Amino acid sequence: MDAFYASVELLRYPQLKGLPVVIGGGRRTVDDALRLAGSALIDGEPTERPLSKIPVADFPRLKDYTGRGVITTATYAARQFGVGSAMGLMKAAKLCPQAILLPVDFTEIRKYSRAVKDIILDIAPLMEDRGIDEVFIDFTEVPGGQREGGRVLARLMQKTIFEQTGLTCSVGVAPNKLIAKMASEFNKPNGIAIVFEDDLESKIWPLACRKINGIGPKADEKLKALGIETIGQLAEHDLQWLIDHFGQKTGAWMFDAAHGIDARPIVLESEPVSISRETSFERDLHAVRDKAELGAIFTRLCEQVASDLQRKGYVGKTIGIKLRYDDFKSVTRDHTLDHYTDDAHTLRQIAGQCLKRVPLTQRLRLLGVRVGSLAKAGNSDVYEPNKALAPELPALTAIDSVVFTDQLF
DNA sequence: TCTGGGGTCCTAGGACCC
DNA sequence: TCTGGGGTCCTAGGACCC
Repeated sequence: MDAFYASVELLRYPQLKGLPVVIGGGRRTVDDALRLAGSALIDGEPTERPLSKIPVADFPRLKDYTGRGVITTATYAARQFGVGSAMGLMKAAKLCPQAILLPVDFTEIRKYSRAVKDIILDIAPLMEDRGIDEVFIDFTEVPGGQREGGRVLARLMQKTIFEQTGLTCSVGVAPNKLIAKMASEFNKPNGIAIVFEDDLESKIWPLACRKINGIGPKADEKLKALGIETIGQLAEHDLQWLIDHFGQKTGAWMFDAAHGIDARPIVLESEPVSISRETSFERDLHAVRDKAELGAIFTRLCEQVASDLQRKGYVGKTIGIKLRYDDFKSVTRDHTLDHYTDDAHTLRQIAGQCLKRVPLTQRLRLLGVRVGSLAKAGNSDVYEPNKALAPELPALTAIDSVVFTDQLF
């Protein structure tokens, strides 16, 4: 199988091309700053100007921002300073105070994401959606897909995407998803990299273990403690040694990854497992002293989750909460109902019971509401006692029990 | 200098059933 | 009466990804 991996670099304002720009942050403050920049005094008159007309000097800067928030993405000019995704804004401000700070416009991003995926689907229909800016493609059967090892097709996609959206993307081509994803990083931005099976030693083994998709900060730290820095060093250890140190599953997976082995197919469609909403507060809140504010946020989260469920056509029966204390430690509680729901009041009630099971003496920085064990709404396979059948009847849990069904009929 | 929001998957213990 | 595995579900926490 040949895999194709693309990631999109999002850039909106033409006048900012080539400049260090950081996108992210706590919404409100950045939005306000941007609005202020958009409504300048020109000749003494307040004048609205489109964002594309704002002079570079008038954009909000990282150094002027105080508040919680992280970077969603950064231009390559900003990355030169060491700032990057998921970094706290306060830290980024130290590294690159002059960077321009823009708010995230998810509506806009989703629109572009959809457009890019539609273009790709037109060219290569076997596409796996990996989130807002990533896809895997199996183009084994695409006519012309094998020309120049896939380079011709990759160029066609880049060209079409750029012409129709103005976005660039980086492409990695390899025998499987694992290697294709790594390859896509080789020539960023707007690059193409092709890695063949025989390139494993020369192109993959020199890389840091952290470059393997699935090895995060914790696993990397543990590997380093064992004296393993590169993928090549990881490949020097045998299967049993890795299983002894990382467990059956992770050890075996690491062994395969180090040898460039990955048999995962392209997944064309998948159902969601859970739907959730969460929010970090602008300041830490106390369960007692800020009860009213917290209660309002809690209710709003439940309403949002309920409306997400309804809009997407799902019902769920495991309702849970998540909260994060001021020391960043988080806890979760959940409860599974005997019926499915998408009702805001039910969510609020059950989530409220979950909240009572958690210590609330410490200040909170985040609250979240989650619904899992999802099923498609209106699916006749889903037993919903309060809708489909009379609620006083016992639940039909054992179809193979004759005695039980006799009671029902 | 503290660290968003939306997800998935894995582990592990206990309950419960066969 | 005691001992046992195996399977599934529920709950909590944590790693990781985009």
